[in-house]
Amino acid sequence: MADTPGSKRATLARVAELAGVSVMTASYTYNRPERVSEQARAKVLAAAEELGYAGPHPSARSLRRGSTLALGVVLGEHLTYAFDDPAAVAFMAGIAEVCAERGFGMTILPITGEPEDAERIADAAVDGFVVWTTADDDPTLAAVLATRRPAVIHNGSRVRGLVQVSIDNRAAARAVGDVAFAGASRPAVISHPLSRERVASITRGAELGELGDVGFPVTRDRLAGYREAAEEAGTPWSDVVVAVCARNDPAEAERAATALLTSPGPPDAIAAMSDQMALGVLRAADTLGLAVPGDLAVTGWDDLPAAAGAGLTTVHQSMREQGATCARAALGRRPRSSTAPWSLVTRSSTR
Amino acid sequence: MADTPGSKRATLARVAELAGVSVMTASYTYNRPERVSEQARAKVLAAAEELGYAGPHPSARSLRRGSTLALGVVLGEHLTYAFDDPAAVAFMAGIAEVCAERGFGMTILPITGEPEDAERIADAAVDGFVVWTTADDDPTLAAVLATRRPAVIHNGSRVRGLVQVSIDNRAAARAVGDVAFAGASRPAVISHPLSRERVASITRGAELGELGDVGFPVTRDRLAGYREAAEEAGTPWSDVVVAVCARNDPAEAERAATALLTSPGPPDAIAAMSDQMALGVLRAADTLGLAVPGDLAVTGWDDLPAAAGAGLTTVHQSMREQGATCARAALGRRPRSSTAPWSLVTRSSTR
DNA sequence: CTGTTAGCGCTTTCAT
DNA sequence: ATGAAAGCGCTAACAG
Repeated sequence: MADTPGSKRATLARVAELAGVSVMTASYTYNRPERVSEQARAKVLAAAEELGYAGPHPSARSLRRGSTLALGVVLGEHLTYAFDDPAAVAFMAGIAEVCAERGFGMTILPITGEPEDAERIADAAVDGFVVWTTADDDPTLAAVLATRRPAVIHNGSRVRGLVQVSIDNRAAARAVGDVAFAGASRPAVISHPLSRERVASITRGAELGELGDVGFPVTRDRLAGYREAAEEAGTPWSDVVVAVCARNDPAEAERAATALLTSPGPPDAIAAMSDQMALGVLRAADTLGLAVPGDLAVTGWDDLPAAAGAGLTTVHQSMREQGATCARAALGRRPRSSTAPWSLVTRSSTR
Repeated sequence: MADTPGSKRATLARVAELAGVSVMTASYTYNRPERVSEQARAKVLAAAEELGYAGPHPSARSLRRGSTLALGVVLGEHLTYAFDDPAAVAFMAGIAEVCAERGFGMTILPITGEPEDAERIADAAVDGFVVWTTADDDPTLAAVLATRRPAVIHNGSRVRGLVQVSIDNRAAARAVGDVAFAGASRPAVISHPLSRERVASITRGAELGELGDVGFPVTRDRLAGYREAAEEAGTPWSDVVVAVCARNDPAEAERAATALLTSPGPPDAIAAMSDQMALGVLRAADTLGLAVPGDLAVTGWDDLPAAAGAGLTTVHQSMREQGATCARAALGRRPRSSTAPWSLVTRSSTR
């Protein structure tokens, strides 16, 4: 049989030898069957069967062909979070769609936060990369760039000539912030992490200064937009309370919102950077018996299916479409940046 | 600069040449820095920089090394569905966890339903496969087997000596069915598809006969368990209404349930093969003004987070853990089948 | 239709 | 510490 302990892995050469044909005839049997006689074909197949030959070796093929037919996906510090976050999942679905269309595999790279991450990225058998939202100083980003393979970053920074796909986060934040903070006298923000350390905190705009220290470009841009909105509504940025959540998770946001709402001078409007977090805020308001939007206006971001059910005013964007756009760009010869569409969805959670 | 149009992709040989050292010194610079003098190292790195050399070619390395450090994941007929189904997402998260731990990439293979699927599986640069629930006659399964690489199938059939990971679906269906159908006189089932064609239909147990035609082993086993439960509760299987949904989706299940519940002699108990579908059933009952469990008992499967909120009696299982188990098995030398745990969670949707 | 030659880019011996 | 040879397994390019 095929897999007897002593036998090496079968190769095309051995198959050809056993079949009594040249290696090329054997190769053609697999790659261009039409160029091989029925006879030769049968002999090769029989030999393959006997040796337990499973077909051409993928890595050898890739080497020869010069491409791997796989797209790499880099998901930030914690691989598994990606599957827990609905927005990330939608994004990956978009990538998957394009990959399937083009017959590409989609290789999700293991990111653990350890230094080996960089090596693994360098050694990944992929033709290009899509990088999910990250901070400017993410070593992962540097590693991707160092491969010199086509790479597209989603929601990254505008600097450095990186190719990227993103919406205009500042403008969207300004728009949703205007609605969130309309008629409010104590606006607050629930924010994604400011840096890769992902520390949770409750601060005021004053401490965030010019936002230059905010490592995540998305977060920085959104804060800038909210800031404009708050100032437009009459509250100086320095007075705006900003609660930073370490994770994009309703439970954590609920705790943060509860803390804000039970403090002296509680907010009467909260703009959250995701629907996930906004849903947590709504839960907190409900528990505390606050009327939305009467006592508290709330906005989210993403327009997840759950947002409609909750009557949440939010920023609509299609993560799935953005994922697809990233994938298409990364699979192109010369990827180009692009700006994705968004829209404001006004529902019953705002005044 | 590096990427001038005329220049070929830099190789280690060219770097070595420019650095004035042998190829091996250049190679060691990347792989065993400790065996290279500081001097040589510097020259090599400088040459690499100048040529825009991005490091060793991954496919060439894989070829040499004999392994790809990536695990393949085959997700059934429609790649993108996988990201829409919470159970599938949890399963993938489990795989991702193990891959990250071991420094493996996770390559999701594009499955479109076309014949090329098989070629792509054969050509995937992965060391092993995990196959998500599928039918016995899925060509994809055959393709995976043909690679002779380690493969583990989740929720597959017990035949053919395939390595697989699964819970005891028959026993679990029997258990949840016993609760669902307790005190019911007209039990019904909402089922996953019976075959890869995924045709939706409403039939009775009578037409399903001995279940031998049911292509999906999971579905077959669960039907067998429900059947026992129905008979135990006093209804012959031939009278049990079985609504087959094409997709695992609340909306479709809601329509099916509405059809059943508005027909003459409507069911007074519905066992659904997933929480997703059970949630659709609950919605239908709510719309029709039926009391649960008074007028209608409902059970689901999976114990998704949403099941607890809905008070749904269901079968608890950890898809995440099962994904991890599959991955660990597939990355092992000699994968072995294993049976995963499950438990019955009784809530308020049953009598 | 079949075969020969020449690598794809790298790293494992085994010297020196 | 460095290098020469050999070959991982395959296929494009060109004969015949």
